Amino acid sequence: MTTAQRPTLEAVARRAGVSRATVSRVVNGSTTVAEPIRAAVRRAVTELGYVPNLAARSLVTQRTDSVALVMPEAATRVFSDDQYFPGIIRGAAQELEAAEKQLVLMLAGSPAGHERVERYTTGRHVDGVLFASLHGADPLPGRLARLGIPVVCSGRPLGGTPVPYVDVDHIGGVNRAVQHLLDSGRRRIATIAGPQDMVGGIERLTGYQAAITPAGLPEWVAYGDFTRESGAAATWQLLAAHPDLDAIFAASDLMAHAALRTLRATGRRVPDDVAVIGFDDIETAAYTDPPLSTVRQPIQEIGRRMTRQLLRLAAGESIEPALVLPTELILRDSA
Amino acid sequence: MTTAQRPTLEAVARRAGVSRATVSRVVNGSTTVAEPIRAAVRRAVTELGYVPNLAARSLVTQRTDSVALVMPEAATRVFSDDQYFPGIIRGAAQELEAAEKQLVLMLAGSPAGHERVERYTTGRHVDGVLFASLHGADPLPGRLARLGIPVVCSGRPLGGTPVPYVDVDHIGGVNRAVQHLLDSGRRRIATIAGPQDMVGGIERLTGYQAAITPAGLPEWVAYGDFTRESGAAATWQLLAAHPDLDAIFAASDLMAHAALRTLRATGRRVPDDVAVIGFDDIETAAYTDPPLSTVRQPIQEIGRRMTRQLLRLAAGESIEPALVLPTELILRDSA
DNA sequence: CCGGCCAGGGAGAGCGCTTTCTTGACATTG
DNA sequence: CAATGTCAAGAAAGCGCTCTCCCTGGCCGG
Repeated sequence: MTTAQRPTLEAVARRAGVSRATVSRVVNGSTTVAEPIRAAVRRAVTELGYVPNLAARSLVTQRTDSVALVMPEAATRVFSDDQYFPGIIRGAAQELEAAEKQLVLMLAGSPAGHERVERYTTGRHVDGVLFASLHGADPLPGRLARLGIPVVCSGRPLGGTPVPYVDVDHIGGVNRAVQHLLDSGRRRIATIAGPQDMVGGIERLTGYQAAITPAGLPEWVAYGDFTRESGAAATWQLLAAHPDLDAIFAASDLMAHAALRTLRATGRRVPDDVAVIGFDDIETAAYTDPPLSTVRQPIQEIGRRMTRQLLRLAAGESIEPALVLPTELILRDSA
Repeated sequence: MTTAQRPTLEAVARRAGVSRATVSRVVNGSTTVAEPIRAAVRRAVTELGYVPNLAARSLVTQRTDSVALVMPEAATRVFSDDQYFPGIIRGAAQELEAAEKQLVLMLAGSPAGHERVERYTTGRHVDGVLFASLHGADPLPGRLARLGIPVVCSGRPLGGTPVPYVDVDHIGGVNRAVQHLLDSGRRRIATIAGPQDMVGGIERLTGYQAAITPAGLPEWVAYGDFTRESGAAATWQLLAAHPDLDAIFAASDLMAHAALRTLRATGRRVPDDVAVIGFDDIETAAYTDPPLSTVRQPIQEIGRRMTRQLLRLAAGESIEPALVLPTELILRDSA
C-alpha cells in the first residue's frame, strides 16, 4: 500500500554530503552551521521531500508536541448547540496552531472513556492536558498535576488539589443581570439554576442569591441541566409554584429560550408580563422571539487563555493559579 | 519538574524476572506466553504503573494509532451553531474510541493552516485523514490518497482524483421537500441556495431545480453561505424580486430561520402566506417560531461511517468508494 | 613560525519498543 | 533410548532521531 520509503535524516545527509547531525542541526534551526552547507541541506530536504519522523523525535526529546483537550461531559451537552465546546476547541486550536502543537481531542463521557483518558494522559503521551467543563469533583486533574503533568481547567475545579484554571466572572455577570431586573421594577424574580455539580451552575445560582437576598426578596429556584428540555420543565415548575412571577433569570440561554416559549404558551407576554435573561450569549440568542437579553461570556477567549497558560506551564514557567475573565450584560428585548 | 522516571519495559522485565521480549508479548496480548509468567508480568506492570511509550512503539511499528480530522472551513461556519462539525467530531470520536485510536483535530481555515495540515498529514504522523466539508476543489485529499495515505471525505470531493467519501442524499431530500410544497398547493417557490463551491450547496440547489422544472415553474434563486446573516439578505433579495412568492426552501436551517424572521418583519405570516422548509434539522429548528419543517441529515452518523471506512482502509481492506446516507423530511409547522 | 583557540562538523550512543532469530526444555515417536 | 518435533522464552538488531562529546582546520597573537 505504502508508496516508496519516506526519506530519513540519513538519506538527506547522504544527498547533501554531510552527517546526520548536521542535517538535524539545520532542520532544527541551529545557527552553528555555515551558510553554504545550510543551503545544501535545505536543497536536499526539499528535493527528497523530507519530513521528520515525529515519533523518533519524541522518543529522544521526551516531548510530544501535542496537548489533549478533555471534555468530560456526557454526550448530550457536549454537542448541544450552546456552543460551549466548539468555542473552547476553536480557541485552543488557534493558540496551538501558533505554537505548532497538535490538539488531541478526548471525550470522557463514559466511565470507560474516563479511564482511557486517564491512561493516555498519565502515560505522558501529551505535553499537557486541558479540561473543559468538569463535572463534580473529578480527581483526574489533581492527579495529573501531582504527577507534574501540566494541566489547566476551564472553570474552577471542585476537587481538593488546586489546579490552575481559567473561568469567567459568573457571579458578577449574574449580579448585573438581576440588578437590571430589579432596576426595571421587577420584584418577583425566579431563577432556573444549572446543574449543581458544575461550577458554572453553582456560581450562577450564588450570583442570583447574592442579588436577591439584599433586596429582601424571596428566592424562587428551579433546577435544570442547561438544556432546553430541562429549561421548559423548570419553567412549568416555577409557574406552578409562583404564577405571579415577573422575571426569570436562567443559567443558560438554552434554558432561557425554553422559558420564553413556555411563558408564551401560558399566555404571558415577554417582557411585558415576565422579563427573561439568559446566560452565555449563544448565536441563537439574538434570534429568539423576542431577542434574548443575556450575560455574555467570552468562550473562545477561555479556550485561548487556557491554552496559553498550559503552554507556559509546559515551558516550565510559573503561572497565576486562576484567571477570571469578565462577563458582559447584553440587553436585547426580553428584559 | 517531572517526577520520577516512568518505568520502561526493561524495568517491568527485571521486576518480573523475564526478558523485555516477553513483557512486550504480554502487553500486546500475544498468546504464546505461559499463564504463570503472564500473571507475573501483569503484576509487575500494575505494581510499577507501567504505560507503554507510544512514540517508541510507533517508531518500530510504523503506526501512530491516531487519525486526523481536518476541517478546512473558514472560522465562521465551523463553529456556527449548525452543529455540523460538532456532529462529525462526535461521530468520529465514538468510532475511534472503540478502535483505541486518537483523534487529532486540525483547523485548516487559513492558507497557513492548510499548509500545516498538508505537512503534517503527508508526513505520515497519522494513520489516516478525515476531511469534513471540503471547499471547492481542494487538491489535498487526492494528493494524500495518491501517496497511499488512507483518506475519507464527508461530501463528494470536487477535485479530479477520486477519493472515498460519505455523503447524504441531498437531492432526494430536497426533492421531497419541494414536492411537499407543491403538493400543498404552492406554486411560487423560491430557494435560498448555499455556497456553490461546496457539494452540499450545489446539490441542494440541483434538487430544487430538479423538482421545480418538471412542474413548469420558474426558478427563483438567491445565494447565501449557510449563515443566518446571509439568509436574511437572501430573503430580502428574493422578496424584492418576487413579492408574491409563497414558499421558500433554504439550503440550511440557519438561513431558513433568518427567512422566518425576515418574512415576519415584512408582515407575512408563516406558513399561511409563505411556507418555509430548511435543511439540516439542527436542534434550534424545533424551537423557531413557527417550528421549522426541514430535511434532516444524520450528521453524527456521517462522522461514524467516515471513520469506519477510514479504519478499514487503514487496515488494508478495500471499501466502497461512496456511501450515501438517507435524508428525511421532518414536517413541523412552517410548511 | 608556532601554539592556542574556536567555530564548524562528524561519530556514536542511546531513547523504549517490537520482532525476528535462536536456543533450550520437553514431549513424541520409531 | 535416541532422534526429531514443538513450543515457550531470551538475545539482539534496529526503527529515525537528537545531542554530547570530540576532532579538524583555519586564524590569530606572540
